[in-house]
Amino acid sequence: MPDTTTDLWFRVLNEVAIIDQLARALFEARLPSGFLVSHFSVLNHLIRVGDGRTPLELARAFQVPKTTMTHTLGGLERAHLVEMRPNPEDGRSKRVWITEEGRAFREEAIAGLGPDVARLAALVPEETMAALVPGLEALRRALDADRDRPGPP
Amino acid sequence: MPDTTTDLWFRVLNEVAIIDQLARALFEARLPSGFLVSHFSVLNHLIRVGDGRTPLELARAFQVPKTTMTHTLGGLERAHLVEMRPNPEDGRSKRVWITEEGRAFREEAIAGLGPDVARLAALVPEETMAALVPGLEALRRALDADRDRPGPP
DNA sequence: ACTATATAGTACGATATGATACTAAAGGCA
DNA sequence: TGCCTTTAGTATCATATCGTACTATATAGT
Repeated sequence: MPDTTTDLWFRVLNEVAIIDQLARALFEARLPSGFLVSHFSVLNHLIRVGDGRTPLELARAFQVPKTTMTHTLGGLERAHLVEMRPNPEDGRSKRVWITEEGRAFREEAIAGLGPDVARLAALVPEETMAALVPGLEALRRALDADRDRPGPP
Repeated sequence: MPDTTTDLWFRVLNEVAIIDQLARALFEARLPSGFLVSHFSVLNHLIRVGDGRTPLELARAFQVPKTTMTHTLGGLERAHLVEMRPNPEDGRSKRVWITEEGRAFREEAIAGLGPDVARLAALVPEETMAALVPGLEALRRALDADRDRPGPP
């Protein structure tokens, strides 16, 4: 494996890290004070894949430790954006339901981003963005698949 | 602006967030206990662009608040991986110099990643990775340029 | 059924990150 | 020169994130 491979991977992952940082900062600035991208992401996920997920399912979906998800869900619950109810099929577990307030919060957040997306979309052609998707998906799948193989300790 | 534009941006930024999370976790697991990607990134930056940068320059390069950079540099300094010396040209400021230990730390970290990159490179064709670079750069530049225009408060 | 193991969630503590507010030095301008 | 504003860095504090350890429940093996 030539060094250029490592260089290329570093370069891609470095760009990814900067993009994530900038996008997160921009988005967070649009959310009501006290809310983070993590809160929105959970609400958005519950809409996309349907609510009634368990905390552990959510933690896996976002690749965060379950303690982090407990914390994030606690914030959402205190704000009445989700409700946690016992899981009738498993006494250890719970299910997370989004409330009407939660749905409204998500929709307002998305609407609030409209002008930002519009400004950015004027700077990056739609084809450029669309062309990124397959490569990013392939990269994400590779990293995800590799996660199961810790390799050398 | 059609909704599909917002959807596309969400999709790209979501993939970016997951990739960053997975890559960071993988990398951090290879670093000596107590060190984070942020520490490595600073060392790597000092090698790439040359040391003698000021803390503020570094904060800007990584798009983090200067207080965060102060903290990160503190960790590097305690571990003797960098030295902070006064800036003779500006009494308010300092300059950051990488030590021999710092150089060695960086090289070992990169070497330690070798097997990981090799495994991942087997899963994602080099062309796929290379093809991502221009689009990611364009996206990063757009986000960076937009940062100066807060838009609607 | 009984025991051992695995799993879901949480409590607690450590630390990274980031906002606010401060100090000290520079720079601008009368 | 003296004053005002800007800038570099840090101290302090709030909180997000995550590791460890614990409890309660479920599952497997006998």
